[in-house]
Amino acid sequence: MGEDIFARVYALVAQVPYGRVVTYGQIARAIGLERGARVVGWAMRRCPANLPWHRVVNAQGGISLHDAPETVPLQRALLESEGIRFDRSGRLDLARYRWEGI
DNA sequence: GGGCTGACTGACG
DNA sequence: ACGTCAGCCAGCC
Repeated sequence: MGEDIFARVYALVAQVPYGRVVTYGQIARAIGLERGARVVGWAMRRCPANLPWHRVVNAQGGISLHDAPETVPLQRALLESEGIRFDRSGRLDLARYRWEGI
């Protein structure tokens, strides 16, 4: 049952297109948890490797801290390889890259 | 059942 | 613009 939430999170993440991003809160709202952004973060800790996990960012357009330190630069590198640009403070422009398809 | 923990967020100072 | 704070809620003791 509780795994339904995880499954729904992963199903949404799987749909995010190349070169676009979504936020934790955005996913939470899409699965009916208006303020469940942290739960989405919890689910993303165990995100299956075959999903585009790097396309999930925080509400400020920044990359949130992960378990492994290397994961943050890796996520940024993956996004940059898809044409996404970061500003000096390490944030991307959500108005430009956010995917609204969920 | 009760308390703690986050890959969060919006509000404040 | 940056650091803090208090809510948030499923999962895990």
